[in-house]
Amino acid sequence: MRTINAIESSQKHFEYCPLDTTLGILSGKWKSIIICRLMSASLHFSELHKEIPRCSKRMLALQLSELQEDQIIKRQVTATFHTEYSLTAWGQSLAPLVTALNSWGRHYLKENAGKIAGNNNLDC
Amino acid sequence: MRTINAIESSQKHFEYCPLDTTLGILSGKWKSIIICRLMSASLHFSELHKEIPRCSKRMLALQLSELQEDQIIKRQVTATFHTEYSLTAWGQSLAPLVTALNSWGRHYLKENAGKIAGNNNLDC
DNA sequence: CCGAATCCTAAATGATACTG
DNA sequence: CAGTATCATTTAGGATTCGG
Repeated sequence: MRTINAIESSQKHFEYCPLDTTLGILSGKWKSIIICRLMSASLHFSELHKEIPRCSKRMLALQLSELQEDQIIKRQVTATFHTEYSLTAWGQSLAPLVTALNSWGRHYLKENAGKIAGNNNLDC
Repeated sequence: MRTINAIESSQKHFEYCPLDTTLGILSGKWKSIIICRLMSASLHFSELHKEIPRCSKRMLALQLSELQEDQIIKRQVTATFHTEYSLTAWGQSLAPLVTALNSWGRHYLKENAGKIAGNNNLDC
């Protein structure tokens, strides 16, 4: 009996808050990564799972279904036991935000953790 | 023994992800609202609490201390038993992002929940 | 291969009381 | 006033199993 997830959960101050609506969509534990990955290409469930090994199968399924409810991604059965996930128009419209958030974070990390070891490219 | 919160918690794919760093800062349960409020003016603890009644005193204190650790807000004792919170430079630099996220959310809400009752101004 | 259902533990949050 | 400490409850998430 759910409608859109992110809308229901963005009423913290008694009314709908667009800022929290957006954050609600992006900030599930694995959602940003999923969106990032799908920004490059459509992927099967197992491919996504390989890309995000720390996310259990159960969690991946959960996050994917929430993103579907929020109309950010769409699911298509390509063959028996094969499902492909891709961004919807709404999902694609998030790209500039994702880029902006990523840039801010990169700047912040550089300033505050300049001494981070390793050769991170610092991107999703 | 904590360093910066948001940095530690943004290593979901084994390395630092700037996108998740930013989202980690913004997406604590009450953080976005706190930041919004402080974007207009510096506020005392009790004033913030009045603005966000659904957030318990305990949670408010928690979220404020995390935002402090992340260098987004600063805390100043103005008188005995009076503390004032305001944005740091990093906090202020979030303004464009907050605006962008809010705009996207407003658009999304309009399309997906056009029939929302009431006279919401749809802003934080 | 994809994902739902179940069970169980750990983490997050609320309620309340306490203190400088 | 601005928190902290403690306890009770809720919620999130992992492990495992099952089935289309």
